[in-house]
Amino acid sequence: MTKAKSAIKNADPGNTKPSATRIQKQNRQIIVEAALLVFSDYGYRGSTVAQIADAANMSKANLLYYFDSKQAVYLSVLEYTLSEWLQPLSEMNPDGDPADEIWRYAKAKLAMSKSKPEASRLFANEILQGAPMIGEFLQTDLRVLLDDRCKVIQQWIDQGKLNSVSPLHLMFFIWATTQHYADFSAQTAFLTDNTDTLFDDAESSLKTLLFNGLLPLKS
Amino acid sequence: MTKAKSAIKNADPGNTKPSATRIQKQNRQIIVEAALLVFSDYGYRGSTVAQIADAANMSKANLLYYFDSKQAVYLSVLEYTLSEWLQPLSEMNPDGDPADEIWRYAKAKLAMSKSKPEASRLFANEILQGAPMIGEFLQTDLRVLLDDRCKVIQQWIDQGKLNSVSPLHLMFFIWATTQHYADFSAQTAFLTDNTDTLFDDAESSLKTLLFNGLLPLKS
DNA sequence: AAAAGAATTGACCATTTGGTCAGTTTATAC
DNA sequence: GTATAAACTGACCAAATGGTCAATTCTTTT
Repeated sequence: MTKAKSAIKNADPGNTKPSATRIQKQNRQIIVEAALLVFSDYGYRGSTVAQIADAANMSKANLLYYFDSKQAVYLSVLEYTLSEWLQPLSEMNPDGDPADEIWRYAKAKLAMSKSKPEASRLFANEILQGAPMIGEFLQTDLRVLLDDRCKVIQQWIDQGKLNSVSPLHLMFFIWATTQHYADFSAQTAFLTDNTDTLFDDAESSLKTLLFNGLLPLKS
Repeated sequence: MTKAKSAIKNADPGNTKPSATRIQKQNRQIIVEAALLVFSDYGYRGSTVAQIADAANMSKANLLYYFDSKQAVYLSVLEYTLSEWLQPLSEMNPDGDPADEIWRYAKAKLAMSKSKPEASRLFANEILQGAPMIGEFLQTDLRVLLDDRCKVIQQWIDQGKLNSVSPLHLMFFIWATTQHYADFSAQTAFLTDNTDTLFDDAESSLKTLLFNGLLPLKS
């Protein structure tokens, strides 16, 4: 995944720059990181090149010296963020204990929402707009990865190790609940008192719900 | 709620128009409905007045004859959508069976995501951008409503009728999972085969997860 | 240290976009 | 039917924005 051939629309069109200067590498990095903050806050259309240049402490003209266009910056940001964001997905061991494996994954996703909320919001924005740039990636790379994980979960269910739920929807639930805390942090902040224990509370509640559900065991 | 005094930023600034023509009412309605479709698809910044006017079959100038500005249209759309969107929340009966009441609510939310995905996306966009317009509403009206529901759920827990989870996070969990299907429909569409049974599958999986969790009952 | 190339920028341009306005057409009141 | 108000529109404007470019400064190479 780190160096996948990128199903992101028009990303890196035959781009493997033969050589990149020290300053080039450095500035491209600075730009991409600044752009991540801006894009994740305002979405693609809502962000301006001037804003990004500002965040990168650089003139607009200079930014466009390193990237051909606003869209090129956006694509680079998506690419830069994607592998990191999906990493937890590749860490589910079919031979491990189902509950352990699923919980490790859910916990990793939740931790990610806490530590990299910008990444989550970036994708939330992109997908809300219909995933114009990463649509192909979703259909291909992610789809394959996800189908594989679903098969594993289905096995666990068939072996009676888990209650019968749709593996696909289980994944959706985990994504939805964990990313919610990043994507809708504006909302949760307005509705929560002690925001310092927010993620800990979320974690324990999620654990209970995910594995035991709401109904107490009738003795 | 239907005629709350609206904690939406600058909505209806002393607006109670003494009289509204037949044509005025009709065209305002048409505009708001067209704008909902456009705003929910492209977000506030991503939408243009011309787009909305187009969707409403009306010249841009005429649209701005009915609304002072793009923002005024946006605020009207939010106001128009809000009460409808929150309606399920006000339908939880403290004296009913906890599981029934919660499930009725969750099911209503999921049905809403299916029937009114634009509304969900509209708010998702708004909240992603930091809820600049409905922030005050979230802090006041919604907060009060939510706190009340949480107290009810906490009672049920205290009575041993439900497992111990944070009521607040339970609500977040329900919101996240149900709205996911509207907000990220672009993603789910790319990752799902039979999209016609999508919501039914989601419903049954949600029910299992919400009430029984993943772990089978150990005998 | 000087030549060559890379990096940087202010000024500028074309397009998009929110919003205005004078003037025309349509509906309503009498 | 005619006067009055409401509804509607094309043309226009100013600001914002993505992107270009010639000219200048800084690095690197030899």
